[in-house]
Amino acid sequence: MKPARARILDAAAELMGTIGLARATTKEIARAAGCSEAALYKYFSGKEELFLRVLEERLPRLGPLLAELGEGPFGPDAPRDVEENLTEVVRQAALFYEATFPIAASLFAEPALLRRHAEGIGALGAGPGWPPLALARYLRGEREAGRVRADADVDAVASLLLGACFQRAFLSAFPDGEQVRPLDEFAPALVRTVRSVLSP
Amino acid sequence: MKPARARILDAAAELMGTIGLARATTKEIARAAGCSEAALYKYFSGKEELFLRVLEERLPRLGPLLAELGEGPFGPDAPRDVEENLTEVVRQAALFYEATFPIAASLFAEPALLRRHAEGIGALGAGPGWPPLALARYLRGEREAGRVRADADVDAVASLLLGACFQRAFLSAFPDGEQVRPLDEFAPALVRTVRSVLSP
DNA sequence: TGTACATCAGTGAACGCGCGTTCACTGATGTAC
DNA sequence: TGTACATCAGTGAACGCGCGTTCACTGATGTAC
Repeated sequence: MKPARARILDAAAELMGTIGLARATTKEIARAAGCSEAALYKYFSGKEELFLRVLEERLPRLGPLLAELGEGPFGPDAPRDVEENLTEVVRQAALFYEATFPIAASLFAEPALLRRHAEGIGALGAGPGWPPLALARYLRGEREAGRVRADADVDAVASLLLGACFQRAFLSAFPDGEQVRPLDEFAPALVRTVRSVLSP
Repeated sequence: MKPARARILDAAAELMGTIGLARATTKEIARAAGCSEAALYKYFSGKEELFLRVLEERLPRLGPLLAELGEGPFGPDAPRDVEENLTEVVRQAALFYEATFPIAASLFAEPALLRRHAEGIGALGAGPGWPPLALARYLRGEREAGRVRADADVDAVASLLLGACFQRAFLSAFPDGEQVRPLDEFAPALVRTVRSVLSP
Protein backbone atom coordinates (compact mmCIF):
# COMPACT_ATOMS: atom_id res chain seq x y z
CA MET A 1 0.00 0.00 0.00
CA LYS A 2 1.21 3.46 -0.88
CA PRO A 3 2.33 5.73 1.94
CA ALA A 4 -0.44 7.80 3.45
CA ARG A 5 0.84 11.15 2.23
CA ALA A 6 0.77 10.02 -1.39
CA ARG A 7 -2.69 8.51 -0.97
CA ILE A 8 -3.98 11.77 0.47
CA LEU A 9 -2.54 13.82 -2.41
CA ASP A 10 -3.96 11.38 -4.95
CA ALA A 11 -7.36 11.44 -3.34
CA ALA A 12 -7.43 15.22 -3.10
CA ALA A 13 -6.38 15.65 -6.74
CA GLU A 14 -8.99 13.17 -7.87
CA LEU A 15 -11.78 14.83 -5.89
CA MET A 16 -10.82 18.35 -6.95
CA GLY A 17 -11.21 17.24 -10.53
CA THR A 18 -14.47 15.36 -10.10
CA ILE A 19 -16.73 16.68 -7.34
CA GLY A 20 -14.98 20.07 -7.47
CA LEU A 21 -12.86 22.20 -5.20
CA ALA A 22 -15.81 23.39 -3.13
CA ARG A 23 -17.04 19.88 -2.36
CA ALA A 24 -13.60 18.41 -1.76
CA THR A 25 -13.91 18.53 2.03
CA THR A 26 -11.45 17.10 4.52
CA LYS A 27 -13.95 14.37 5.30
CA GLU A 28 -14.29 13.30 1.66
CA ILE A 29 -10.56 13.42 1.05
CA ALA A 30 -9.88 11.30 4.13
CA ARG A 31 -12.53 8.80 3.11
CA ALA A 32 -11.11 8.50 -0.41
CA ALA A 33 -7.57 8.17 0.92
CA GLY A 34 -8.63 5.51 3.43
CA CYS A 35 -7.52 7.34 6.55
CA SER A 36 -8.93 9.59 9.23
CA GLU A 37 -9.39 13.32 8.84
CA ALA A 38 -6.90 13.80 11.65
CA ALA A 39 -4.26 12.07 9.55
CA LEU A 40 -4.39 14.90 7.03
CA TYR A 41 -2.98 17.20 9.68
CA LYS A 42 -0.02 14.93 10.31
CA TYR A 43 1.20 15.56 6.77
CA PHE A 44 -0.14 19.02 5.96
CA SER A 45 -0.53 22.09 8.13
CA GLY A 46 -4.07 22.60 6.91
CA LYS A 47 -6.42 22.31 4.00
CA GLU A 48 -4.93 25.16 2.04
CA GLU A 49 -1.46 23.73 2.24
CA LEU A 50 -2.79 20.37 1.09
CA PHE A 51 -4.35 22.00 -1.97
CA LEU A 52 -1.17 23.90 -2.77
CA ARG A 53 0.79 20.65 -2.55
CA VAL A 54 -1.65 18.97 -4.90
CA LEU A 55 -1.19 21.77 -7.40
CA GLU A 56 2.55 21.50 -7.17
CA GLU A 57 2.97 17.74 -6.96
CA ARG A 58 0.02 16.31 -8.85
CA LEU A 59 -0.56 18.58 -11.83
CA PRO A 60 1.39 17.77 -14.97
CA ARG A 61 3.63 20.44 -16.47
CA LEU A 62 3.75 21.58 -20.06
CA GLY A 63 6.84 23.68 -19.57
CA PRO A 64 9.57 21.01 -19.78
CA LEU A 65 8.36 19.68 -23.11
CA LEU A 66 8.30 23.13 -24.65
CA ALA A 67 11.56 24.16 -23.04
CA GLU A 68 13.33 21.30 -24.78
CA LEU A 69 11.89 22.39 -28.09
CA GLY A 70 12.90 25.99 -27.50
CA GLU A 71 16.54 25.07 -27.12
CA GLY A 72 16.94 23.72 -30.59
CA PRO A 73 18.47 22.39 -32.70
CA PHE A 74 16.76 24.38 -35.42
CA GLY A 75 17.01 24.34 -39.15
CA PRO A 76 18.07 21.44 -41.35
CA ASP A 77 19.94 19.71 -38.51
CA ALA A 78 16.77 19.16 -36.51
CA PRO A 79 15.32 15.64 -36.55
CA ARG A 80 11.84 16.83 -37.47
CA ASP A 81 10.49 19.59 -39.65
CA VAL A 82 8.54 22.55 -38.31
CA GLU A 83 5.17 21.11 -39.17
CA GLU A 84 5.86 17.85 -37.36
CA ASN A 85 7.10 19.69 -34.31
CA LEU A 86 4.10 21.97 -34.20
CA THR A 87 1.66 19.11 -34.59
CA GLU A 88 3.25 17.35 -31.66
CA VAL A 89 3.19 20.54 -29.58
CA VAL A 90 -0.47 21.07 -30.33
CA ARG A 91 -1.27 17.47 -29.41
CA GLN A 92 0.58 17.64 -26.12
CA ALA A 93 -0.79 21.08 -25.26
CA ALA A 94 -4.33 19.99 -25.94
CA LEU A 95 -3.93 16.94 -23.70
CA PHE A 96 -2.25 18.98 -21.00
CA TYR A 97 -4.91 21.68 -20.93
CA GLU A 98 -7.64 19.07 -20.99
CA ALA A 99 -6.14 17.37 -17.94
CA THR A 100 -5.58 20.53 -15.93
CA PHE A 101 -8.38 22.84 -16.94
CA PRO A 102 -11.07 21.85 -14.42
CA ILE A 103 -8.75 22.17 -11.45
CA ALA A 104 -6.98 25.28 -12.66
CA ALA A 105 -10.27 26.98 -13.44
CA SER A 106 -11.78 26.20 -10.07
CA LEU A 107 -9.03 28.18 -8.37
CA PHE A 108 -10.81 31.31 -9.53
CA ALA A 109 -13.48 30.54 -6.94
CA GLU A 110 -10.85 31.09 -4.25
CA PRO A 111 -8.73 34.06 -5.33
CA ALA A 112 -6.63 33.85 -2.18
CA LEU A 113 -5.61 30.31 -3.04
CA LEU A 114 -5.02 31.26 -6.66
CA ARG A 115 -2.74 34.09 -5.60
CA ARG A 116 -0.70 31.84 -3.36
CA HIS A 117 -0.38 29.29 -6.11
CA ALA A 118 0.63 31.98 -8.57
CA GLU A 119 3.33 33.15 -6.20
CA GLY A 120 4.61 29.63 -5.85
CA ILE A 121 4.95 28.88 -9.51
CA GLY A 122 5.78 32.45 -10.47
CA ALA A 123 8.90 32.25 -8.35
CA LEU A 124 9.97 29.20 -10.34
CA GLY A 125 9.59 31.00 -13.64
CA ALA A 126 6.77 28.72 -14.71
CA GLY A 127 3.21 30.01 -14.75
CA PRO A 128 0.52 29.95 -17.40
CA GLY A 129 2.16 32.59 -19.57
CA TRP A 130 5.13 30.39 -20.13
CA PRO A 131 3.93 27.98 -22.85
CA PRO A 132 3.18 30.69 -25.40
CA LEU A 133 6.53 32.31 -24.69
CA ALA A 134 8.37 29.02 -25.05
CA LEU A 135 6.62 28.18 -28.30
CA ALA A 136 7.36 31.63 -29.66
CA ARG A 137 10.96 31.12 -28.70
CA TYR A 138 11.06 27.91 -30.71
CA LEU A 139 9.53 29.61 -33.72
CA ARG A 140 12.02 32.45 -33.44
CA GLY A 141 14.79 29.89 -33.54
CA GLU A 142 13.39 28.35 -36.68
CA ARG A 143 12.96 31.80 -38.19
CA GLU A 144 16.61 32.55 -37.66
CA ALA A 145 17.46 29.18 -39.15
CA GLY A 146 15.41 30.04 -42.21
CA ARG A 147 12.71 27.42 -41.78
CA VAL A 148 10.09 30.07 -40.91
CA ARG A 149 9.62 33.15 -43.03
CA ALA A 150 11.24 36.31 -41.83
CA ASP A 151 8.16 38.48 -41.39
CA ALA A 152 6.11 35.97 -39.38
CA ASP A 153 4.75 37.23 -36.04
CA VAL A 154 5.85 34.30 -33.91
CA ASP A 155 4.09 35.56 -30.76
CA ALA A 156 0.82 35.77 -32.60
CA VAL A 157 1.22 32.27 -34.02
CA ALA A 158 2.04 30.86 -30.59
CA SER A 159 -1.01 32.57 -29.07
CA LEU A 160 -3.23 31.29 -31.82
CA LEU A 161 -2.11 27.67 -31.57
CA LEU A 162 -2.03 27.34 -27.80
CA GLY A 163 -5.12 29.48 -27.36
CA ALA A 164 -7.06 27.11 -29.57
CA CYS A 165 -5.89 24.16 -27.47
CA PHE A 166 -6.80 25.98 -24.28
CA GLN A 167 -10.27 26.85 -25.42
CA ARG A 168 -10.80 23.34 -26.73
CA ALA A 169 -10.02 22.04 -23.24
CA PHE A 170 -12.58 24.40 -21.78
CA LEU A 171 -15.23 23.24 -24.20
CA SER A 172 -14.59 19.60 -23.57
CA ALA A 173 -14.70 20.12 -19.80
CA PHE A 174 -18.03 21.85 -20.12
CA PRO A 175 -20.92 19.54 -19.23
CA ASP A 176 -22.29 17.40 -22.02
CA GLY A 177 -23.12 18.69 -25.39
CA GLU A 178 -20.06 20.70 -26.19
CA GLN A 179 -18.53 18.43 -28.76
CA VAL A 180 -15.02 19.23 -29.90
CA ARG A 181 -13.06 18.07 -32.91
CA PRO A 182 -11.16 14.83 -32.19
CA LEU A 183 -7.52 15.53 -31.42
CA ASP A 184 -6.22 13.57 -34.40
CA GLU A 185 -8.15 15.84 -36.66
CA PHE A 186 -7.79 19.01 -34.59
CA ALA A 187 -4.00 19.18 -34.34
CA PRO A 188 -3.20 18.71 -38.05
CA ALA A 189 -6.01 21.10 -39.01
CA LEU A 190 -4.54 23.90 -36.90
CA VAL A 191 -1.03 23.33 -38.15
CA ARG A 192 -2.10 23.08 -41.78
CA THR A 193 -3.90 26.38 -41.34
CA VAL A 194 -0.92 28.27 -39.99
CA ARG A 195 1.47 26.63 -42.42
CA SER A 196 1.10 29.20 -45.16
CA VAL A 197 1.75 31.93 -42.59
CA LEU A 198 5.03 30.36 -41.65
CA SER A 199 6.46 28.77 -44.76
CA PRO A 200 9.30 30.85 -46.12
CA MET B 1 -32.42 53.95 -5.34
CA LYS B 2 -32.55 50.82 -7.45
CA PRO B 3 -35.05 48.12 -6.53
CA ALA B 4 -33.72 45.58 -4.08
CA ARG B 5 -33.67 42.67 -6.50
CA ALA B 6 -31.40 44.50 -8.92
CA ARG B 7 -29.12 45.62 -6.12
CA ILE B 8 -28.79 42.05 -4.91
CA LEU B 9 -27.92 40.77 -8.38
CA ASP B 10 -25.41 43.57 -8.87
CA ALA B 11 -23.80 42.91 -5.52
CA ALA B 12 -23.62 39.18 -6.09
CA ALA B 13 -22.09 39.59 -9.56
CA GLU B 14 -19.55 42.06 -8.23
CA LEU B 15 -18.53 39.82 -5.34
CA MET B 16 -18.33 36.67 -7.48
CA GLY B 17 -15.85 38.50 -9.67
CA THR B 18 -13.76 39.98 -6.88
CA ILE B 19 -13.67 37.94 -3.67
CA GLY B 20 -14.66 34.79 -5.59
CA LEU B 21 -17.58 32.39 -5.69
CA ALA B 22 -16.52 30.59 -2.53
CA ARG B 23 -16.34 33.75 -0.44
CA ALA B 24 -19.48 35.33 -1.87
CA THR B 25 -21.62 34.40 1.14
CA THR B 26 -25.19 35.47 1.75
CA LYS B 27 -23.96 37.77 4.48
CA GLU B 28 -21.48 39.54 2.21
CA ILE B 29 -23.97 39.84 -0.62
CA ALA B 30 -26.60 41.31 1.67
CA ARG B 31 -24.11 43.77 3.09
CA ALA B 32 -22.98 44.90 -0.36
CA ALA B 33 -26.58 45.20 -1.52
CA GLY B 34 -27.57 47.19 1.54
CA CYS B 35 -30.23 44.84 2.80
CA SER B 36 -30.68 41.98 5.22
CA GLU B 37 -29.80 38.40 4.45
CA ALA B 38 -33.45 37.52 4.87
CA ALA B 39 -34.30 39.85 2.00
CA LEU B 40 -32.38 37.60 -0.41
CA TYR B 41 -34.97 34.91 0.20
CA LYS B 42 -37.82 37.22 -0.73
CA TYR B 43 -36.47 37.43 -4.27
CA PHE B 44 -34.68 34.13 -4.75
CA SER B 45 -35.52 30.67 -3.54
CA GLY B 46 -31.96 30.15 -2.32
CA LYS B 47 -28.34 30.87 -2.92
CA GLU B 48 -28.04 28.61 -5.93
CA GLU B 49 -30.96 30.22 -7.68
CA LEU B 50 -29.46 33.63 -6.98
CA PHE B 51 -26.19 32.57 -8.62
CA LEU B 52 -27.97 31.13 -11.64
CA ARG B 53 -29.88 34.40 -12.03
CA VAL B 54 -26.64 36.34 -11.87
CA LEU B 55 -25.20 34.18 -14.62
CA GLU B 56 -28.25 34.67 -16.77
CA GLU B 57 -29.00 38.33 -16.08
CA ARG B 58 -25.65 39.90 -15.31
CA LEU B 59 -23.14 38.26 -17.64
CA PRO B 60 -22.71 39.87 -21.04
CA ARG B 61 -23.28 37.77 -24.14
CA LEU B 62 -21.03 37.42 -27.13
CA GLY B 63 -23.58 35.50 -29.16
CA PRO B 64 -25.73 38.36 -30.48
CA LEU B 65 -22.78 40.27 -31.90
CA LEU B 66 -21.52 37.25 -33.75
CA ALA B 67 -24.97 36.15 -34.82
CA GLU B 68 -25.44 39.44 -36.62
CA LEU B 69 -22.17 38.99 -38.42
CA GLY B 70 -23.05 35.42 -39.39
CA GLU B 71 -26.17 36.54 -41.18
CA GLY B 72 -24.36 38.63 -43.72
CA PRO B 73 -24.34 40.51 -45.98
CA PHE B 74 -21.15 39.02 -47.34
CA GLY B 75 -18.97 39.89 -50.26
CA PRO B 76 -18.66 43.25 -51.97
CA ASP B 77 -22.04 44.46 -50.64
CA ALA B 78 -20.86 44.33 -47.03
CA PRO B 79 -20.03 47.66 -45.41
CA ARG B 80 -16.63 46.42 -44.17
CA ASP B 81 -14.01 44.09 -45.52
CA VAL B 82 -13.12 40.77 -43.93
CA GLU B 83 -10.09 42.09 -42.13
CA GLU B 84 -12.02 44.93 -40.52
CA ASN B 85 -14.76 42.57 -39.44
CA LEU B 86 -12.32 40.09 -37.93
CA THR B 87 -10.42 42.76 -36.07
CA GLU B 88 -13.63 43.97 -34.52
CA VAL B 89 -14.66 40.42 -33.62
CA VAL B 90 -11.32 39.79 -31.97
CA ARG B 91 -11.56 43.03 -30.02
CA GLN B 92 -15.06 42.28 -28.78
CA ALA B 93 -14.29 38.66 -28.00
CA ALA B 94 -11.21 39.59 -26.02
CA LEU B 95 -13.18 42.11 -23.97
CA PHE B 96 -16.02 39.67 -23.47
CA TYR B 97 -13.79 36.83 -22.30
CA GLU B 98 -11.86 39.18 -20.07
CA ALA B 99 -15.07 40.30 -18.39
CA THR B 100 -16.54 36.84 -17.93
CA PHE B 101 -13.57 34.58 -17.38
CA PRO B 102 -13.16 34.81 -13.60
CA ILE B 103 -16.81 34.06 -12.93
CA ALA B 104 -17.17 31.41 -15.62
CA ALA B 105 -14.01 29.65 -14.47
CA SER B 106 -15.04 29.62 -10.83
CA LEU B 107 -18.08 27.53 -11.73
CA PHE B 108 -15.72 24.58 -12.12
CA ALA B 109 -15.36 24.60 -8.35
CA GLU B 110 -19.06 23.69 -8.13
CA PRO B 111 -19.78 21.20 -10.90
CA ALA B 112 -23.41 20.89 -9.84
CA LEU B 113 -23.90 24.60 -10.37
CA LEU B 114 -22.01 24.47 -13.66
CA ARG B 115 -24.22 21.68 -14.89
CA ARG B 116 -27.39 23.54 -14.03
CA HIS B 117 -26.08 26.63 -15.76
CA ALA B 118 -25.10 24.61 -18.80
CA GLU B 119 -28.57 23.16 -18.99
CA GLY B 120 -30.07 26.63 -18.78
CA ILE B 121 -28.07 28.16 -21.57
CA GLY B 122 -27.83 24.95 -23.55
CA ALA B 123 -31.59 24.93 -23.91
CA LEU B 124 -31.38 28.40 -25.41
CA GLY B 125 -28.87 27.30 -28.00
CA ALA B 126 -26.19 29.55 -26.54
CA GLY B 127 -23.31 28.04 -24.59
CA PRO B 128 -19.58 28.43 -24.89
CA GLY B 129 -19.27 26.46 -28.10
CA TRP B 130 -21.37 28.97 -29.92
CA PRO B 131 -18.92 31.80 -30.66
CA PRO B 132 -16.51 29.64 -32.68
CA LEU B 133 -19.41 28.17 -34.61
CA ALA B 134 -20.85 31.60 -35.33
CA LEU B 135 -17.52 32.98 -36.45
CA ALA B 136 -16.96 29.96 -38.68
CA ARG B 137 -20.39 30.55 -40.15
CA TYR B 138 -19.46 34.11 -41.01
CA LEU B 139 -16.24 32.99 -42.65
CA ARG B 140 -18.11 30.36 -44.62
CA GLY B 141 -20.40 33.09 -45.89
CA GLU B 142 -17.44 35.15 -47.02
CA ARG B 143 -15.89 32.10 -48.60
CA GLU B 144 -18.98 31.52 -50.68
CA ALA B 145 -18.95 35.20 -51.60
CA GLY B 146 -15.38 34.86 -52.76
CA ARG B 147 -13.77 37.11 -50.19
CA VAL B 148 -12.10 34.12 -48.47
CA ARG B 149 -10.13 31.55 -50.37
CA ALA B 150 -11.91 28.33 -51.20
CA ASP B 151 -9.64 25.88 -49.40
CA ALA B 152 -9.51 27.72 -46.05
CA ASP B 153 -10.47 25.68 -42.97
CA VAL B 154 -12.91 28.15 -41.47
CA ASP B 155 -13.44 26.13 -38.31
CA ALA B 156 -9.74 26.06 -37.60
CA VAL B 157 -9.43 29.79 -38.17
CA ALA B 158 -12.35 30.50 -35.86
CA SER B 159 -10.81 28.27 -33.16
CA LEU B 160 -7.46 29.93 -33.52
CA LEU B 161 -8.76 33.48 -33.27
CA LEU B 162 -11.23 33.01 -30.46
CA GLY B 163 -8.97 30.60 -28.62
CA ALA B 164 -6.24 33.21 -28.54
CA CYS B 165 -8.71 35.73 -27.08
CA PHE B 166 -9.89 33.21 -24.52
CA GLN B 167 -6.42 32.35 -23.36
CA ARG B 168 -5.45 36.00 -23.24
CA ALA B 169 -8.38 36.58 -20.86
CA PHE B 170 -7.14 33.77 -18.67
CA LEU B 171 -3.66 35.20 -18.54
CA SER B 172 -4.83 38.67 -17.71
CA ALA B 173 -7.11 37.36 -14.94
CA PHE B 174 -4.19 35.48 -13.43
CA PRO B 175 -2.69 37.32 -10.47
CA ASP B 176 -0.05 39.89 -11.22
CA GLY B 177 2.85 39.30 -13.47
CA GLU B 178 1.14 37.76 -16.43
CA GLN B 179 1.44 40.64 -18.84
CA VAL B 180 -0.51 40.38 -22.06
CA ARG B 181 -0.22 42.31 -25.29
CA PRO B 182 -2.40 45.44 -25.26
CA LEU B 183 -5.62 44.87 -27.13
CA ASP B 184 -4.90 47.52 -29.75
CA GLU B 185 -1.81 45.64 -30.70
CA PHE B 186 -3.14 42.13 -30.07
CA ALA B 187 -6.21 42.21 -32.32
CA PRO B 188 -4.52 43.53 -35.49
CA ALA B 189 -1.56 41.18 -34.93
CA LEU B 190 -3.81 38.13 -34.90
CA VAL B 191 -5.78 39.22 -37.92
CA ARG B 192 -2.67 40.17 -39.89
CA THR B 193 -1.31 36.71 -39.13
CA VAL B 194 -4.32 34.80 -40.42
CA ARG B 195 -4.75 37.14 -43.38
CA SER B 196 -2.54 35.19 -45.72
CA VAL B 197 -4.45 32.03 -44.84
CA LEU B 198 -7.71 33.60 -45.86
CA SER B 199 -6.96 35.95 -48.73
CA PRO B 200 -8.14 34.43 -51.98
C1' DT C 1 -62.93 62.87 5.78
C1' DG C 2 -61.83 59.19 9.12
C1' DT C 3 -61.42 54.43 10.26
C1' DA C 4 -60.50 49.58 9.84
C1' DC C 5 -58.30 46.33 7.51
C1' DA C 6 -55.10 44.17 3.86
C1' DT C 7 -50.91 44.06 1.48
C1' DC C 8 -46.22 44.53 1.01
C1' DA C 9 -41.04 45.17 1.46
C1' DG C 10 -38.03 44.17 4.51
C1' DT C 11 -35.80 42.82 9.23
C1' DG C 12 -33.39 40.90 13.78
C1' DA C 13 -32.58 37.06 15.86
C1' DA C 14 -32.30 32.50 16.07
C1' DC C 15 -31.63 27.72 14.19
C1' DG C 16 -29.21 23.50 12.74
C1' DC C 17 -25.68 21.66 10.03
C1' DG C 18 -21.35 20.71 8.12
C1' DC C 19 -17.00 22.29 8.01
C1' DG C 20 -11.87 22.54 9.34
C1' DT C 21 -9.28 21.66 13.19
C1' DT C 22 -7.53 19.84 17.71
C1' DC C 23 -6.95 16.76 21.56
C1' DA C 24 -5.80 12.96 24.31
C1' DC C 25 -5.12 8.64 23.17
C1' DT C 26 -3.59 3.62 21.10
C1' DG C 27 -1.13 -0.08 19.31
C1' DA C 28 2.83 -1.32 16.58
C1' DT C 29 7.69 -0.98 15.82
C1' DG C 30 12.41 0.22 17.06
C1' DT C 31 16.27 0.60 20.54
C1' DA C 32 19.39 0.15 24.72
C1' DC C 33 21.29 -2.74 27.94
C1' DT D 1 17.21 -13.38 25.44
C1' DG D 2 14.02 -10.43 28.08
C1' DT D 3 12.64 -6.00 29.66
C1' DA D 4 11.81 -1.13 29.85
C1' DC D 5 11.29 2.72 27.40
C1' DA D 6 10.95 5.85 23.15
C1' DT D 7 9.21 6.80 18.78
C1' DC D 8 5.92 6.80 15.36
C1' DA D 9 1.65 6.48 12.32
C1' DG D 10 -2.65 7.04 12.91
C1' DT D 11 -7.46 7.56 15.31
C1' DG D 12 -12.35 8.67 17.57
C1' DA D 13 -14.56 12.03 19.42
C1' DA D 14 -15.27 16.45 20.34
C1' DC D 15 -14.97 21.55 19.48
C1' DG D 16 -16.22 26.16 17.76
C1' DC D 17 -17.38 28.78 13.90
C1' DG D 18 -19.58 30.44 9.92
C1' DC D 19 -22.73 29.26 6.75
C1' DG D 20 -27.50 29.12 4.45
C1' DT D 21 -32.00 29.37 5.86
C1' DT D 22 -36.33 30.34 8.52
C1' DC D 23 -39.45 32.57 11.62
C1' DA D 24 -42.34 35.78 13.76
C1' DC D 25 -42.50 40.29 13.37
C1' DT D 26 -42.74 45.72 11.92
C1' DG D 27 -43.82 49.90 9.83
C1' DA D 28 -45.25 51.95 5.55
C1' DT D 29 -48.49 52.13 1.87
C1' DG D 30 -52.84 51.06 -0.39
C1' DT D 31 -58.01 50.24 -0.29
C1' DA D 32 -63.05 50.01 1.00
C1' DC D 33 -66.77 52.25 2.85
